[in-house]
Amino acid sequence: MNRPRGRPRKFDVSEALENALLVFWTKGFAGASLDELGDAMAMKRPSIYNAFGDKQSLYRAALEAFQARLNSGLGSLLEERDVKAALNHFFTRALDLYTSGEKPLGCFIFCTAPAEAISHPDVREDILEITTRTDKTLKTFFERAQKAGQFSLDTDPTVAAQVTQATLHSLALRSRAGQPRSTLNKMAQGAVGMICG
Amino acid sequence: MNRPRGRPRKFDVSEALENALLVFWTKGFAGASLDELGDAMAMKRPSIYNAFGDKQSLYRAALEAFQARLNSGLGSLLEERDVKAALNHFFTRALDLYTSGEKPLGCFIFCTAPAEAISHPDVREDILEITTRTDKTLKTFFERAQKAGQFSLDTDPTVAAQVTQATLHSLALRSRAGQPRSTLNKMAQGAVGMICG
DNA sequence: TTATTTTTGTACCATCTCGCATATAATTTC
DNA sequence: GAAATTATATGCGAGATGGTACAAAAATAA
Repeated sequence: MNRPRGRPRKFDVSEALENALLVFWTKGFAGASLDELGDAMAMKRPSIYNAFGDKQSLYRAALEAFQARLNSGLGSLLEERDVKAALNHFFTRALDLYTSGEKPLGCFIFCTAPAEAISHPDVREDILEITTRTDKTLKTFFERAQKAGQFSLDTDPTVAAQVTQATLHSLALRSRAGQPRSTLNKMAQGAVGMICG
Repeated sequence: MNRPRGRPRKFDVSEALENALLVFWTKGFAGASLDELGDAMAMKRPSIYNAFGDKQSLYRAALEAFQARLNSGLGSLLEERDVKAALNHFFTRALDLYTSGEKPLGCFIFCTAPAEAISHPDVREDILEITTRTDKTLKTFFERAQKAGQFSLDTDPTVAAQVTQATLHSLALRSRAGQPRSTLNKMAQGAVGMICG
């Protein structure tokens, strides 16, 4: 038989995780209670523990799910021809995510995880790893663009990558703070202009 | 008489606030309990309420105190002659604050307040106000530099200001994530180079 | 059917949460 | 010295907190 052995699950794992993510995204880790999470996931606490472990494990699983969404944008970025168009595309994708929903929530990772970074070293490591890997991916992107003659050799790819992610970090915070999308769009465009000279 | 009327306070207001700030800085708003705060401030809960109001008021007071520290760096920045030196000075000051203490805590404002921004609109407004004003201050700085012939007229001062603060935001997050000071220094230097062309 | 396995739901635990009501202490003003 | 004013300390209280023990339920395997 294909089906697992015991009583079948009443919930869809990725759907439940998505609902938990939304609660954490809104209230942060410490601000979200297991009851709220359980309501949103349509699961009782014991089921949550059985499926995801404790609160921190659930939060880290949500972090990973969100990161996957952001990374899908990064992936398509590397395929684009023009550097400016690629970066603009990337920031637009990110802003779509950051300002989706009626109230813009900003970036789940960069707006809620840092608060927990000191109390929960694993979460701090998660942030560090995500940031470091994003730097590397962007650096590779700029290096390739240089080899293809589409990006100035005068600019250090490492710096370009860091400033690109710095722009992302700022958009993350600014969108949660409530800056209008028009302002954020302009800022992204201006940053692209500065990075590409 | 110079002295106030009733029983004198046992604590120093700004010192108590400083100690509360340190707890919030480490644990965030939701992660810090009034008991922890009371212990750090050497005050019982009723005294805290009497002096600072409820937990949120205390947190916002801490936000303001931290902002004042950051702003003192911004003030001295405007007096500097060379633009690059001024920006480097500014980032160095910020990083000193972000990496002070044995464990670097990053930026109190940009690493802990965003998590609360949705649940507490007043905090969201605080972040928005701080960000907007910093943009304005930096913009004025670049405009003056342009008039003094120390900054390229080809660069939009608004964009320069936004990218400068974006760098600050990124340093705030990266330092809390645990990136080494050397990396942060290099990034700040690289960003200055990019902003000033 | 019966045994086995896994999920679910109820109920519970000990602890902590914020905020306040009340009583006491310390100081100034009269 | 007495009255007024302000701060501190004790301790309550109603509820929420994260986490778990246990029994009932729902499926498969034999």
